[in-house]
Order: sequence, then structure tokens, then C-alpha cells
Amino acid sequence: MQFQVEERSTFDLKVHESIYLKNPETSDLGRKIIHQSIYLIDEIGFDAFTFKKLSIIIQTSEASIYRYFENKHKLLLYLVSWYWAWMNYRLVFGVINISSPIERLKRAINMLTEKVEMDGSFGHIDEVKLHRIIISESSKVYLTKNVDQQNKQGCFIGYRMLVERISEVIQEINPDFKYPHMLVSTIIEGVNHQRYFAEHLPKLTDVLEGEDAIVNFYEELVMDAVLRQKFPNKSRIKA
Amino acid sequence: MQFQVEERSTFDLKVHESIYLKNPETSDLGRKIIHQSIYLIDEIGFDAFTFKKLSIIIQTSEASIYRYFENKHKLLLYLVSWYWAWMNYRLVFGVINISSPIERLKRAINMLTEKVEMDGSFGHIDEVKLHRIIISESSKVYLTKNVDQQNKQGCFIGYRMLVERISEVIQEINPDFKYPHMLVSTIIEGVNHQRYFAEHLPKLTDVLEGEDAIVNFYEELVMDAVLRQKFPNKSRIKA
DNA sequence: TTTTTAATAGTAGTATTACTATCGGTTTTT
DNA sequence: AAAAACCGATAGTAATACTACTATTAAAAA
Repeated sequence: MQFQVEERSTFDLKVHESIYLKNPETSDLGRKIIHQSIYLIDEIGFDAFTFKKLSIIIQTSEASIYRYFENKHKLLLYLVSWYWAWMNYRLVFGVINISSPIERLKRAINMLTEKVEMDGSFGHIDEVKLHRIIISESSKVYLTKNVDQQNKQGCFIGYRMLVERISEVIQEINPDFKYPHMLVSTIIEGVNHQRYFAEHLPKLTDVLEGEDAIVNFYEELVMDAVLRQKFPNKSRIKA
Repeated sequence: MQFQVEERSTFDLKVHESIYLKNPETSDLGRKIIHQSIYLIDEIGFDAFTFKKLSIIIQTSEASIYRYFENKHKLLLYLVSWYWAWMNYRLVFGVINISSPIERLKRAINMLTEKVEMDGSFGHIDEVKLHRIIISESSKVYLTKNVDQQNKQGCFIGYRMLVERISEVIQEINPDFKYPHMLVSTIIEGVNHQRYFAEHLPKLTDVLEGEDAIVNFYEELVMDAVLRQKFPNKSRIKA
């Protein structure tokens, strides 16, 4: 992940160039588009979201928004990519002082699965609302007929780096573990679904009070899976 | 899951009534709609799929299709619900002779995660093509603003029953395991994503040759998680 | 057998969506 | 001061998602 320091001493997370026609970070209108699209998508959902509606809210024309993004899917891809870059960034700094790889993995899983409840230092982006969008809309970003083409252009490197980064910690702990990427992407997708289920389809998950069951569940799941082959318990029965 | 015996001695899997306006199983046109929509969605993807295109293929009018389904989302929901009912049905019969709950769980996870490669006995439904649709489109069924309303109507009972059925086996094995539903729905959603990644975004998964890595991964993951708390390995290090 | 009714198919239309093209006017850059 | 980039507004198109209405057919009642 790359970032650059700006005058206002915050970071400007880099999103892959092929996603936008014109970088929305470089103009007032661009930032307004990002800011307000997060509000609008969170409110009415991505399916009902249109550039027309957005243009009315930010008092501009539909055509002006099209100058930044080819279509609304690309805008969503931008938001999701920003989130991936943000996660990568948080992960680097959240784990930098931890020497034990096991503890580092635990911390990483924790950051990946915990609820985003505070809005940070990125001016026009509301991370709490963005996280809700990630939960309910992010998979639509790659579940399209254009995946292969977009992947070739590098639209998903943020996600790939996230998975790779954590996979490396897993392999540091247990070089014999065969499925590090599968485990990590299962967790990333899983959290989103579980948070969604907890809110809308609670019978498909286990909502426990007094604890963040989702965080605990995934931490246990990952540690069990990764440590299992390293320290196999021979006393475990075979049925 | 309910089913009924028909004259042609196959089963007619029940899909919840609130999903359709008129049961497509009851007429020739209805069966054609199901049969051909599977082909068309598989070919062009759900986003590009329209009732207009479908009506041209089956040589009828758009309005006739609207008489069976309120909109294309409901049609997708029908297909996905049929798949859930089919899975429930297969699960019951695939597990009926296994007395050991651990082996029963293994078999269930296996059936849930394995690739569908053979077309079965359900006349107008091509299960192989349907499975491809499940992999790339099924989550769109509940990732909408109407989830709560549709859930209230019972549109997702098939899914709920699937999760409940397997959760019960888990609880039979280990009554102390706290997250059976979470584990099962994580697996069901996970397989779909991993199969999708394996084909389109291989860097997000681990594609191994000579074995179905996805099946093995999830079997190990589930067994580790479920048996872990039952037979905790005290020798496992704490970092 | 005729009549009634109910179910189903087909025609034609509307509002909205997802864009594209064009044309002034205003900054910004050189 | 000239050129370039940028923005806003208008208008237009093709496709989509749906609805209202009409026509046809088939089964049930008279």
C-alpha cells in the first residue's frame, strides 16, 4: 500500500488509477462526490443509487459525475478499494510493534473483524458509514461479468495485498499450513456476511450478548486452524 | 424440507409460496421459464439478464413472465431456494445411514462443499449450471434493501433449515461449541466465494492440483473447530 | 349444447435508468 | 494574453422495468 503526506497532515490513500477517469481527490467536486455517495449508498442501497440522484444532492449535473467515474460500479469499486487501502494501512501500523508472530496474527484478525465505530482522520470519508457499505455491498464489486478484465487492470490489488500480508504471517507461524490465502479470504468475506446476518438474518448466525461473538469466533477459528498442524493433538479421536 | 411424489416418479422440491405469483411447476410455460432462465443467467450473468431477453428465447411475451414472478430478483430467489431445498433433500438421504455424528458431519460438509458435476433427476433443472449460478449470484438474493421484509415472509427458510440441520449435528458432537450457526453459514458462503476466486481471482485462494483443496480445507476447518473445545489440547503454546 | 367464468397470452405503452454529445463559460496553466 | 483544462447545463438515445388493457382459450355451470 502506498500513501502520501499532504499539506493538511493527513494521509491520502492511493486507489488504483484504472478505477477512475479523473482522480476525485484532486478537486472539490471530486471530494464531494465521494463524500456524498457514501451517505447516499448507505441510505438507499447501491441498487437504488444513481448518478442522477447524487447529482441533485450535490447540486451538479449527471454529466459532471461521469467525468470522474465511468459508471456507478466503478464508484463502488473506488470506495471498496479505498477501504482495502485503509485496512492495509491500519494493519501495518497496528502490528508494527508486535514481535511475536502469533500475537501479530491475533491482532490482525482482530482488526479485520472488529466493528468500525469511530470516524478517523480522513476528511471527507466517513469510515463508519463506509464500513456499513462494505458489509452489504462490497461483494458486488467482483461478482460481475467483468471481473477478469478488471482484475487484469489491477483493480483488486488492494484486496490481494491484504490477503497476502496476513498470509505471510500465517506462513511465518506455520510453514506447513497449506491454505493461508483461503483462510484469510474466508475470514474477510465471512465477517461481512456474519455482520449482515446478525442484523438481518439472525437465524443464520449466533448473536450472543455481552461480547463480540464474531471477533471471538474468527480468532478461535484461525488460531485453531493454523496451530493445529503445527502442534497436532494425537489424542483426538477418529470416528 | 418437504417434497411430494409426482406421476413421473421424480420429486418436486417445494419452494416457498411468497416467492412466486404463480407456481412455475404447474404449467408448461412456467417450466420453460425456469429451464431457460438457468441457461440465460449462466450465460450472460444476472445483471445483464432481463425478462425481455428471456421472453424472446422462449417465444413468449414479457408480460407472461411477469405473471409468474414479480421481478427478476424473485426469479433468482426461486432458483436459489430450489437449490437450498435440493441440498436439504440430498443431505437427508446422504446421511441417513451414518450413525456416528462425527462421520455424519464430515459427510454433510463434504456434500455442501463438493462441486456439482452431474445433472440429476429433476427434469427441467440443470443442476450443474444452477450450481454455477449459485456460486456467482446467490448472495445477491439477500443483499438487497428488502431483506427484512422478504425474511418476514419466509423467503429464506430453505437456507435457515440447511444451517439448522447441520448445526444440530455439530451440537450433538460438542454441546459446548458456541457458534454452530456461524460456522455453518461461514462455510456455505465461503465455498461459493472460494470457487469463484479459484476461477477469477486465484491470488485470493490456494489452487492446488490433484485434490479438491476447497473440500479438504473446509472439512479440516470444521472438524478442528468443533472438536477443539471438546478435546482441548493443553500442550498448545500461548504466545 | 350453450353460456359464463376464469385463467392465460399478447399488445402497447410509460417512467426511469444509464449513458453520450454538444456548447458555452470559467478557471488554471504557460 | 493565449491555450488548455474544467465545469455546468441542456438535450437526446437506447434499454430497462414494469403496468394497463385486450384477446384467446378452456373449463364449469346452466
